[in-house]
Amino acid sequence: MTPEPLNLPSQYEPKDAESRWQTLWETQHAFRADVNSEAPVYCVVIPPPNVTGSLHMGHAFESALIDVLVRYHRMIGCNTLWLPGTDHASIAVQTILEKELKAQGKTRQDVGREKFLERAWQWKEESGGTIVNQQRRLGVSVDWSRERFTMDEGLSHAVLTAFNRLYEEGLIYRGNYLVNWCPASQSAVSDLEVEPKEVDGHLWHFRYPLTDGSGYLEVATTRPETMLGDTGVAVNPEDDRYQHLIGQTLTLPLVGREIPIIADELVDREFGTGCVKVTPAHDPNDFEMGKRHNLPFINVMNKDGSMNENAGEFAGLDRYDARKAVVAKLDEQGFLVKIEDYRHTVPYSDRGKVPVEPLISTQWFVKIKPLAEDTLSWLDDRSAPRFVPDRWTKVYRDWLVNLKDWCISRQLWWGHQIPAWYAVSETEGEIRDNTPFVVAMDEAEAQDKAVAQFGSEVTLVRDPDVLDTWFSSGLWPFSTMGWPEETADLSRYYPTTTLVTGFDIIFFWVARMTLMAGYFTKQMPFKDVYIHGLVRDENNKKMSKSAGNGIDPLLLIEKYGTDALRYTLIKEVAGAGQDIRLEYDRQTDESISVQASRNFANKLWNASRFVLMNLAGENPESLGQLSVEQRETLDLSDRWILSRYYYTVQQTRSQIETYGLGEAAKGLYEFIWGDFCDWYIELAKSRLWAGGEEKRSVQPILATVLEGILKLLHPFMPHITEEIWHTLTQRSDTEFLARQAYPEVVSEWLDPDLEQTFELLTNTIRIIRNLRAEAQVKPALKVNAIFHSENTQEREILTIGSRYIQDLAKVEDLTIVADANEIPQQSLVGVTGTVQIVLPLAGVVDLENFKAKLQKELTKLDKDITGFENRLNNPGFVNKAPEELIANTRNLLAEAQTQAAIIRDRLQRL
RNA sequence: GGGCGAUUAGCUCAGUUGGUUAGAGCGCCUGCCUUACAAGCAGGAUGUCACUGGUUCGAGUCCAGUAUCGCCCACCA
Repeated sequence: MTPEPLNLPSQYEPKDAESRWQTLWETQHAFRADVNSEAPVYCVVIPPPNVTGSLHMGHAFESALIDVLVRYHRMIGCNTLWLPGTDHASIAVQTILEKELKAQGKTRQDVGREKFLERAWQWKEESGGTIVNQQRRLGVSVDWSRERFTMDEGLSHAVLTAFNRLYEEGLIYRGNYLVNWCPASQSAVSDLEVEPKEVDGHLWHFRYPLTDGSGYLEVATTRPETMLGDTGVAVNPEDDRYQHLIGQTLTLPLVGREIPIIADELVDREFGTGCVKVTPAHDPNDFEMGKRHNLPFINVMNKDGSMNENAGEFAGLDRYDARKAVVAKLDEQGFLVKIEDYRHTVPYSDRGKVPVEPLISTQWFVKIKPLAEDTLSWLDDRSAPRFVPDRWTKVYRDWLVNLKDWCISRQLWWGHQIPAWYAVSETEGEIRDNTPFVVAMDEAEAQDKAVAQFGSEVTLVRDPDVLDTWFSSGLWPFSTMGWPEETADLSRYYPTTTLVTGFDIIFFWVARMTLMAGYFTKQMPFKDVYIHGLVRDENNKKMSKSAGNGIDPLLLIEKYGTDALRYTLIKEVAGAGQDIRLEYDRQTDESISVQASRNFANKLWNASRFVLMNLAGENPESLGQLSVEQRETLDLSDRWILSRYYYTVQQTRSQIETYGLGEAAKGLYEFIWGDFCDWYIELAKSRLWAGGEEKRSVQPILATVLEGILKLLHPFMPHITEEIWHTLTQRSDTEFLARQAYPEVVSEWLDPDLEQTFELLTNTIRIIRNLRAEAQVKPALKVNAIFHSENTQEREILTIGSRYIQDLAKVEDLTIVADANEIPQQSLVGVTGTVQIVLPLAGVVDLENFKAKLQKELTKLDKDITGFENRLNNPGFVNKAPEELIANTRNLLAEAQTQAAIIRDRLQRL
């Protein structure tokens, strides 16, 4: 039950209202998309949060942006679907679970794959619910009936299908290459999961002796332990110093291997000695050089980061212990030249937080080039997808151009297991690099395929590895809708309309989706990609877990309400895609900017309370629709607020359509607080107090505009608007503002001339208030005022608006004159337009002070006048500027001159 | 090394295709418990638009350069 208007508390309590509407929206299926609706489609798939995660400010921000777009489109009549779900986050989950096991002194191998996965699923059920329930508290208008998880049955089927098809068409291959190896998670990771970090390290210089004993070459390295795998030393082919040595050999210290001196363009002559040791199995550049020059690839490291048997006496040592030992030994044997301090970048594993080791291993890869070429042609030929803001197009494009093959296998258990079965019976029962395999949809199919190939005696073992999480995320826009089945949802809602995400995952996710979608669906998965910025903390720092400077959205929601937080985040968005900053006090957990939004919500609440108190039980419907025909019969202030209202409708719609969400939010704030509350409600009061016909004439306007405001604001502040709307319209709890039609522009109500006219009145009121404050007139005391203008039109406006002036400026007697002689000598004066506003109050004010103020005003006017005159006397301006501007400037000059004359005159008389 | 973004009031930021007198919120100062709201109302003060040139009748806005801060990408051992 919504409370009776008169019983509404004077402070809005978000907590109760928010959870009540969240529950009702969900239980009444307010956001369930109707696949049979023929209306134009608006569809967004949620960027699926990590099941391990809890809600952070980035989620709150992103969800708020999406929800505005989604709620808006639902209200303008689109067949709207916002599809929710979560991502299985293979490395993140696995890391957590292994930590848990480690605490019990166990490893995953101890418990076995089956038990491990059982625990993982159990954990997902517990933890996955957390973030989903936190999302609910944001008031997201998603269709929960369509919620998906990247590892649920349908999506897993999609992954299997995608893998099989890519494999069959030669776009997935298995091969032995140098990959980024994370020794912490003991898995390969993709290039994207590596982040370079600046560290203070050393540069070790070593001497490698020429085999013929004729001398040495000096090389430098940041990773001495890799020298055990050196199979060459490279110099630049143009380098005169070493040209004669190319083709000769060196004897690798400690190891005794004879290695060639090769020439390669990659070598920078200027750096160090111009000689580079080449370790093809442990460095990406060296890998390339090794291939170019047919050097041996000697892997000296195990998968846990320790040295292997190829490291000879160093075998078994951890890579960093081996580093020390190798240096010591080289020093001992006289090969160490020097050690320099050296600051350089080291690739770190994103998840494992340790340096990655480039390591040769057999992994699965997606051949990117054919996919990228297709996606690029979508971009270049059809500008699809469209990025907002546009500048991200270039970033996206550059990345597609420079893509390398994508390593998709991970040596983990939690995830989609790779659908490849090895005929281990062909290789003595184990999976080796050369073990033949079949790729299939399931074990039975694999068995059939294998038997056909290797005979009925074949023994199969499934590849233990799982796929990169982003492989399944890449299918998200269509796998969630039932692909590869041709479902009704897929044909109705795919491709989706807009993807909203942060720039940091353009590569991770956006590009992977366009690659996959282009291939599997022959379409781009979304029309627009709206890239938003980051939420920064009060010190303008990026919020991150490791820095511990996150601001908990739930804390702010508790304190100020979801609507206030959402509104704050959206209002901060400038243009599109700029980072936003959130004010926050860590001592008190208070945020000044969220508080300001809470105040705005409360303002709306009280304005509504005022309207409701004065509707005498009527509602917008019973009071009747306003028709354009009755416009001329309305009060000036009524026509003004309606013009302002429809202008706001027009502006808000167009700003949302162009992703100007921040501007739209701020525009509504100004209209609601400034125009509606500060002016219109104040003007309406005396008519309401008058009762009878006057009261009845203002009620429909109040009701109509308030309802319109609730609709306009609903996408931004869904809960409070839903709450007030029910009280205002007295509708049942099964109808929702969220499903009402968004206001449309009725251009007949727009009246710019009237708005300008009105400004003369509001300025007049302001000036009187100002003069009263100047004279320190008690607020309750009424004063008399005289208005002088030689302009007939201005006098007419003042006459029509005299009641407003009396009400809002506390004026008793009001006289409008055309003759300046009727103005008393000693009086306070202000000017707007060419109206002289006179308060005969000279006795009570400090005249010297007042004179100084007028003098200041005059000085400014004179400066303006000079500026206008200079402009108008400039032949360049008069000849080239648009006529309208020139005319306008003339008017301004005339007005400024009149105003100056009035003030000058007054100064003389005082 | 390449690319991108930012620089406007004490703070956080707006300022559309160049057009008059540069705005808002917060904070600050003054006065108000005015029958919607003190989470409020009314009024007020505050700017070498980072710097230097250029284009133009006219530049916060366009161009070139400089400086500072931030971000992304990159194979200098």
